[in-house]
Amino acid sequence: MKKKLKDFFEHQFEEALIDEIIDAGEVKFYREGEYLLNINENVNFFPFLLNGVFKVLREDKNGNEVVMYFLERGDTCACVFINSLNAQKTCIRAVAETDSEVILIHVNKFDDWMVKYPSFRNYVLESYNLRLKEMMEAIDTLAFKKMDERLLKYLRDKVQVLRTTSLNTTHQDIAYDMNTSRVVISRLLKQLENEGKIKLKRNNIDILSI
DNA sequence: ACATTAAGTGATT
DNA sequence: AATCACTTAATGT
Repeated sequence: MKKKLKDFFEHQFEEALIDEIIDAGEVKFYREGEYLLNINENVNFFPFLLNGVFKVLREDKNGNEVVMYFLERGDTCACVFINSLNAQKTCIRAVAETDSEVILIHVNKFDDWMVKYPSFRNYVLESYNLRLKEMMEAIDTLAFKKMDERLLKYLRDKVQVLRTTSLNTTHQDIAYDMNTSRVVISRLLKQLENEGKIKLKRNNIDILSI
């Protein structure tokens, strides 16, 4: 396990920091569908994603949800930094999209590492940068794009993070993720199939070229 | 064989 | 683009 973690962090952090991470971190497995973070939860840790995929979404008071972006191997959840530092509650939910492995680190290490390790500072800032970018993309998509373009982005993102062109999902699940109705998704998917871009089966979508 | 769940479709707003 | 109402298809028991 230690070896595995060392290999994982090798090119990212200093030797000393890696040792501290291994020492202070708790490795945890999440089954598909389990929550890494939920809305209105207090968090006192921050996560490193060792492998797997999480989807990060927002939800309104009626339970309508919208997926904002996906987290992959090597990512962390930037939202948590703010939340965990001022002991605020989370404003997002992170759901395991596949079985995943995460290393959790208590926030009391955060200040210390920010000062001690340039690579850590760098990592945190880059994470923010990346998330901010994805956030803006999400806003653009929601505000300016029509449903057909939103669906294409969703499918492309999924193919990218899951590293497969065969998506095991239902039209209803996609509709939930995009906060629209199943009928709309079914029709748009049918259209894509007619254009020869995807192949539809029950509980599965093959992405041919999108 | 029957029930349940997923997907397809016309019509209406 | 959403909703309704209904049909058809696939899958589980």
